[in-house]
Amino acid sequence: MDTSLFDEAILKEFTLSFKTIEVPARTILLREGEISKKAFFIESGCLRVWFNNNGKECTTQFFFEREMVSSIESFRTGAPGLFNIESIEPCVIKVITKAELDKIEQNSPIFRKRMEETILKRLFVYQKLFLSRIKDSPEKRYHDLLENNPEMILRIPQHYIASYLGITSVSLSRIRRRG
Amino acid sequence: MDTSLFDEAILKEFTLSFKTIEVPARTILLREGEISKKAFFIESGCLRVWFNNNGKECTTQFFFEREMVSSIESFRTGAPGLFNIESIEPCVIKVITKAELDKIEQNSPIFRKRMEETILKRLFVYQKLFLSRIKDSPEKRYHDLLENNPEMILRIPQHYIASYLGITSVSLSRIRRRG
DNA sequence: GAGATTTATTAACAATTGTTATCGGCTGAC
DNA sequence: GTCAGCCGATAACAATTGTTAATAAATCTC
Repeated sequence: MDTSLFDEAILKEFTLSFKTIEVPARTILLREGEISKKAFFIESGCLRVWFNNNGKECTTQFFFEREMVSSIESFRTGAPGLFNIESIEPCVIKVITKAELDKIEQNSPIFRKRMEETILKRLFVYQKLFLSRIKDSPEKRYHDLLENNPEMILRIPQHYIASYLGITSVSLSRIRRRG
Repeated sequence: MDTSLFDEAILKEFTLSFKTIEVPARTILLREGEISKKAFFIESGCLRVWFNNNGKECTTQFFFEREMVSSIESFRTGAPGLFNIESIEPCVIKVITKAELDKIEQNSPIFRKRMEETILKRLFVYQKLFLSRIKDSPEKRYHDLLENNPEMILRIPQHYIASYLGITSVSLSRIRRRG
């Protein structure tokens, strides 16, 4: 997370508020249907965001080192989140509670503004996810991923990639064979 | 649009700023790729939002009487919008410019707050659109629409419905025949 | 009202994906 | 080292959708 816009005092309180945890792979940090009370900053490892779709796991996003993950929508509405946040690899993660974030937000107009920007960014993320599903075939989406995020393909188990592309791992295997 | 939260002076300025226009069906109010400078309030008639996907029109939303339509994302970023806004029926529409909205927003904290809420709502709209595409087959999406918005099915030409469901009108015909 | 345009249905065929099942390879636990 | 479990590839079959084309019905234009 880029913290350059915070003033010193806020930044200090911000970093002090974090608690560091270590989790093995396949650990669920936030469960679908629960009200989100924490935000996560990934020091090392990677996470995926997914939801249960009639017994099938649907992965919507991956997050890596130095990325911040939370259900900002759930923060705002206080409603249960729609997604699970789960580790794919063993991770070192910094955790901050919503209560602490709220306190910082109250004392810092800059931080408040950043939160608004984050909401707008999330809107564009969903817009992009939505349009990608419509515009492109699973095959094209795979090739795009291969071109733009090859490290993702190498790092993340294939069945998660398939789940992210919205197809079965069988179908992804076929696409890979086709070239 | 619910205006109950505005104070009197703002509300007056707000309503005075509107200019009423009448347009026939198939009129494009905002063109994809243009920077949005206006917002529309539908008095009568209905609009659809769509984008060009390799020569095929993809409809993402429909709007009806008493609904406000604009590219709020484009407003915020100043970047070209991704969508066309087009009339399906002859419409009576109230138009307000972004410049006027900006002026009102500057003078009214309440209005500013409403805009933030609107952004959050848009986020949920995209979230819902995205999840619906993933979770449900076109057939299920059609039946859901039939159950929850039967008036939409009656009012809107079928090929637009098909475009909204993400299928061809041929496929929609087949689904309808299957029952 | 006649002709043109748009809209919806249906048919036939191709292509892609899902489903189910099998198999081999890899990894981790003990 | 061995066993169990997970992961990826492949095959065979079913189901759905897209594509193209033909046709009928509805609507619009003049």
